[in-house]
Amino acid sequence: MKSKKSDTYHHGNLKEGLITTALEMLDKEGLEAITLRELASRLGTSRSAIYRHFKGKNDLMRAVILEGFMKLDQAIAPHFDHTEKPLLERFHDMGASYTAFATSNPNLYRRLFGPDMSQEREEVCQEERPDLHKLLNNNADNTIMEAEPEDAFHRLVKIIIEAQQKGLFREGDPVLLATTIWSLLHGLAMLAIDGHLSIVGNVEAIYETNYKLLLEGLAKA
Amino acid sequence: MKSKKSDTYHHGNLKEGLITTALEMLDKEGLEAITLRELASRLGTSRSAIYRHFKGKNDLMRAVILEGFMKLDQAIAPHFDHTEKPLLERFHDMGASYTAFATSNPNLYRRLFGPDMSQEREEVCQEERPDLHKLLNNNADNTIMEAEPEDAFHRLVKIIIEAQQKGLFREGDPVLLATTIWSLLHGLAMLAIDGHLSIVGNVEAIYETNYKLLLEGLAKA
DNA sequence: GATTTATGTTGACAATGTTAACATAGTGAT
DNA sequence: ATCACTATGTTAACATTGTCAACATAAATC
Repeated sequence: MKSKKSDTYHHGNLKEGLITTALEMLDKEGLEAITLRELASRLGTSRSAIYRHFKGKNDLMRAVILEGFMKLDQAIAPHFDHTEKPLLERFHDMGASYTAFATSNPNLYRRLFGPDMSQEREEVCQEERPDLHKLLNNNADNTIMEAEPEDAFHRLVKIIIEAQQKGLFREGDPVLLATTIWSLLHGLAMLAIDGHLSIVGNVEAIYETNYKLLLEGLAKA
Repeated sequence: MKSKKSDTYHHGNLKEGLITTALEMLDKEGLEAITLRELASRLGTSRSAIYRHFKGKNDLMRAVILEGFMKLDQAIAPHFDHTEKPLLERFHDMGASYTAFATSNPNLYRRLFGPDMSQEREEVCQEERPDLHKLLNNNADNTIMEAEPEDAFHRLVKIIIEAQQKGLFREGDPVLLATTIWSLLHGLAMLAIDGHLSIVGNVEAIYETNYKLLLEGLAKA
């Protein structure tokens, strides 16, 4: 099987075309717009050609999701790598970029962390992102739970550990702390995406409130 | 039209039956299990009978969602009404019961705050829950956004205002604070529901971490 | 009792995911 | 180069689902 690139088979490499087109449709037209016939039509192939590359629609969507995770990673990674910036600033910007990615790509984000791909996700993670398991196992003794091995989550845990070592964050299981932070980010992202915060424009303002409250706490006046 | 109860029409009141059966199916078998033909079959009617009571499947689902909101409200309301308990304890239990409801009724909760019903939701809220708008307009001057008028959110805002008056919570727009809290609750609920926290059993423990961090803050060791 | 309205039934249709049977184009062995 | 083989693409058909039109019946109203 010619796998990667630059082969003009019958149609060129249809597999990549299917994934990227589906990703585009998901982004711009929503999930329900993705239909196998429409996909095939746009790529100039027949409806059933997809089954030579994927087991079915679910399998294709799984590949799309995987591609989406790479996009998310690319959007957030820079804010971890700017090591010249202060740690807290990187921490802040990481969350801001995460929220921004979600609101900029609502349909994609909803699928990334949606329920439909739960089984597929496990396979994917086992295959593609096994490294976090090692990291988590290192402090797995006092860790109540294991978070899902997303790359973003991986880095979040690392940043928390670093902040704890510098005395910036309180002590405690970094995975638990990361889960709290992720909950806050994911919750705001989902509420904003799904239209439950009337006035969508000010998600950034809400994020700043969330960030402040997370760091300084709600109690006391 | 005989509206409410105890009339044995052709089939008894089918409208209620459709809603409750669909709610049951949603809860126990998931969203994709709800099909009009299956629904009709279980109720002993014909596939198309539904169109005498609802405009279509969306309209039915909208009614199911409305019923679900009432269930959510019933699950949480007691924790607001126990005024003999300390305020902070009520606040804590409110969040715990919210999370518990979500994890106990994952399919329902996912639909309650899912994207599909966004248009329908607005109608519903305008019709059924107009009171929060008044409350929000009272302090709408410095309020950046207006939250969605859920009853639960309504009460959350009230409890925050009360806590601020007693000097328990820091000052600030109570709607913004409520949004932060809701983000945290919703995020944890969704992550847990959709299987992104490997080990589903300990959601309560994570909630306690979230609660503590929200109140006391992440900064400082 | 006749008319009107509310409710239920049957048959059909379009859209969609999927599969089977067939067709074609590249690949590799001899 | 020939021939078998595999990868890829096409066509036709099927089952499921939501929806609607036409028809049928029970209840209500006068």
